[in-house]
Amino acid sequence: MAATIRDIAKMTGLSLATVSKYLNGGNVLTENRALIQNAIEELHYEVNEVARGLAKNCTKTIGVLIHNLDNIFAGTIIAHIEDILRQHDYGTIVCDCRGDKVLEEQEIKFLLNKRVDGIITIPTSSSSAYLANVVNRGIPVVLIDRTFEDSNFDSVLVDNSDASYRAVCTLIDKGHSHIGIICGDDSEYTARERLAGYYKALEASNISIDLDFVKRGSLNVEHGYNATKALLTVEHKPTALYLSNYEITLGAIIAINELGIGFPTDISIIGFDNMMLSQVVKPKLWMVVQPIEEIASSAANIMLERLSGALQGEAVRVNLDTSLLTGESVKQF
Amino acid sequence: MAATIRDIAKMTGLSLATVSKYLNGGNVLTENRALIQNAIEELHYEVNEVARGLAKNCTKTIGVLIHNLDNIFAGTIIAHIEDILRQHDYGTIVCDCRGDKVLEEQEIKFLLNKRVDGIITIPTSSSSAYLANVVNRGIPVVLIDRTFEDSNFDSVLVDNSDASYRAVCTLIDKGHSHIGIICGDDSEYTARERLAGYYKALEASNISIDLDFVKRGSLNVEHGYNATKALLTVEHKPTALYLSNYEITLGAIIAINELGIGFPTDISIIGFDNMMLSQVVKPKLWMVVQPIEEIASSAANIMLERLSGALQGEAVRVNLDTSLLTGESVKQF
DNA sequence: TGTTTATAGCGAAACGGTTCGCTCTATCTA
DNA sequence: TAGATAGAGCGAACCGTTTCGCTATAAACA
Repeated sequence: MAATIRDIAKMTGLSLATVSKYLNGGNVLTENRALIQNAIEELHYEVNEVARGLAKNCTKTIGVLIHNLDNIFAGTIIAHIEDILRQHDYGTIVCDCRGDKVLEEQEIKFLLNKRVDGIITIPTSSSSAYLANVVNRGIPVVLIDRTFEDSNFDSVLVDNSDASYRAVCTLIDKGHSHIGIICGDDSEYTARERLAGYYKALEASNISIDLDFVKRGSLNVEHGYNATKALLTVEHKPTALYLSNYEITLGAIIAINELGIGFPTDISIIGFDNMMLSQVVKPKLWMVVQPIEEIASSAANIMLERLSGALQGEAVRVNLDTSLLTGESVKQF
Repeated sequence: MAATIRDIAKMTGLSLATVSKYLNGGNVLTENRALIQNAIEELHYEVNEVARGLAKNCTKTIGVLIHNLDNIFAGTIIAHIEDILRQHDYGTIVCDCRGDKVLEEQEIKFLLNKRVDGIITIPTSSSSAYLANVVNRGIPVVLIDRTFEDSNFDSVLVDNSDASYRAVCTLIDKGHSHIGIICGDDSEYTARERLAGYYKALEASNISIDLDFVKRGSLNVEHGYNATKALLTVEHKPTALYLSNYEITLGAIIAINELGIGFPTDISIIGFDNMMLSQVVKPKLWMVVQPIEEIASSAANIMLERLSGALQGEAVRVNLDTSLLTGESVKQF
């Protein structure tokens, strides 16, 4: 149905090689250029990227594997990555492994079969073993948000520990010493980092750590909700909460609403990750904000540089800063 | 580097045709099956989907083109579509045209060059002209959320008019007769439908339409914010607002917060589309909720049926119901 | 004027699969 | 026992590009 390079060759009387050369910007006589251009328009020719992919052994396609597509952080990341890649003629294949390590490994295989030229991923697994085949084939990988201790990949990270440190210090500065944290569990790299920052801030002010105030769990709304209720419905409770992830922040606010208490009157809180939420919730939330767009563009650009060869050798590690958004959700003692 | 079917043939002493037959589930002698399976494992053979795509003239890839990836509605849609497609061995290439018709047309061309087997899209353009090439090539298209008057595509819609109708009727039942609507402009199919439902509800109760209370604009936070301020800072103002889209709802709540007034005391509101928001905002919002997951799975399944041939002929149109979430953001007069 | 050097174009062999139509063998049927 | 039938395998063409190495022509040089 669709016209091929052969049709162009036939129509112009030129050879396949010449037409191909034209398509790839090689030297072709001006009169022949016109001839070819004409034929292309007449036949509505469009290059077949699949065939080109086979011949060139590159597909102009990047796989993006996320542990959970179904949230704003991921949506924004994808949107920006896709935007930048497309401007360089790369397509973006997305996969969501839903936080499942087995699925994650399968998806990598899937992307490899699809012969993607590179993979950008927010890893689920805490070891890089599942990426061995990718590395073997020489396919560039860029990690976002998490990294592996056992190996060295290009990665784009935010300083999670520092982000927590500053948030918790803010609470301390305002006179709080009973500070709870709701966070992910130890298998999560970012969760560990964020917890470390919390510890560091308390230690820096010589506040003893109360393990009752540390609520580890899954990074989802339920955990935020349950942990908040658990923390606030006992005798021995904190005066402030550091909510170390977007979903946890949501869950905590729902719980606080349901408990019929208010912030900052009854409890002070600092949330994470969503500027919009901070404006919508009343009073305005204090909030740690990640430079999501910058994370995405940084990852996409590293990938493009690897592919073009502009970047070679040693893995690079980009560390981006978070910011702390001022709100009214923290009480001054 | 990577093993090919030729390596398998060489290693087993069988022909290419036989190995290919094995890979595609054809009849092969048990002893030869074992031989081939063995070679595959030994050589770490993985089928090259690009080559297969060229030979079979199908890529097992679906293009998903969204007018704006950067929100939860889109994120959830993508996540579910991807999930279902992958289970049938289809990859998902995403594109975001950012509400730009020119870009939309380019993206379609891009997807066509990538030889996707089908396209699922939330259209930006209001005419289907930009899909002409897709149709010509016999590539199935499934529309989500919007449809065209000038042509007939498989589409998955929610009854936007009915959703609005019920929301506005709720306001009327509670004694409101000065009801404002903030919505998209007439170029948007869904916006037109939602506005139509608003009109219908007012007419059904013999409430005369006050065009000062109808604020058309873009489907974004700014419009929600500006329109809310415009509606509520004049003498002649509504007692209730119907916020006909997620972003508009967000913008309106920000504006209300900034104005220092509260709902439902000073203004009653019914929002749209995000259950989570309804729980987080206090008091709880009344809200129209779309069955997002069902929309996504419905679209993915129609696409799969078109591709498998299970579904043929006439375009199907799936209409899904919205639900109206009860809250406390509407004052009873 | 003869020789080098670009330039433009061509033929053919890849790239890694699938598939059509043929052959050969073994089993079944009348 | 001859003929029909089914199963398994093979060779070769094909999918739509790119690219290598070669040739022919024209311009540049000595």
